[in-house]
Amino acid sequence: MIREKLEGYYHAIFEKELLEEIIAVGTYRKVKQDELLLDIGDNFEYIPLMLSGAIKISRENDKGEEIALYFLEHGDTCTITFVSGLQSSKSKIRGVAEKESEVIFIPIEKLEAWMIKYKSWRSYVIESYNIRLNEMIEAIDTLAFMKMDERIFKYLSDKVKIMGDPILHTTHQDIAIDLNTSRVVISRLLKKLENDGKIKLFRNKVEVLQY
DNA sequence: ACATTAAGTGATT
DNA sequence: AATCACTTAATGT
Repeated sequence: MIREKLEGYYHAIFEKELLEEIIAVGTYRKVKQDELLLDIGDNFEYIPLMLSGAIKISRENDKGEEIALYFLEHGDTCTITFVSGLQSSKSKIRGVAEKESEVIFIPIEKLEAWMIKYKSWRSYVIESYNIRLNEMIEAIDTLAFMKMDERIFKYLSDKVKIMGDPILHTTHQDIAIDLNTSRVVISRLLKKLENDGKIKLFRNKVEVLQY
């Protein structure tokens, strides 16, 4: 089962013995949309290797206010989990399936040995850590330097790319939660984008015309 | 028909 | 950009 799923992308970047180990200890699972994979405060037990779909990674402050940080997609892994996992600290992030996704879960104990044993694994982890860091920096830039109207538009176009569909099935309230603002603000700015001809609004639905 | 939820809007801070 | 207060529209029971 896992063997076939690893063909293609991962087959090209991991050496044969490592692939065999992944097949031996990994668990393949299809996760449903909105399924919670990792919550804040959880212990890390597995590291995900993304095959398809998308996982939304978000943060929450002590008041329970949320903010979306970035997405994990095909070929990605969450190296944050890996490095934090080595120190067995608790998760500071939340991961929720944005759509139906296929993931291989690898028990975290295996990973340290692989770092020494497999060059391809080492490169993969370092590379992925770098990608995560850059995503994080982008998230900071967005938060610190972009105005709300720009943030909304970026949010919409990112989401369109991830979902592979210009029609987003979401409510203004949902967007407000992801951007940590109020629904009223979202409604107003979305209206403005609609007047500019960039999007079309419906109930529970936003069609993005330019992205 | 009524209740609930989503979205639109003016006024105020 | 946030909050309040209220309206209108769509949808579920």
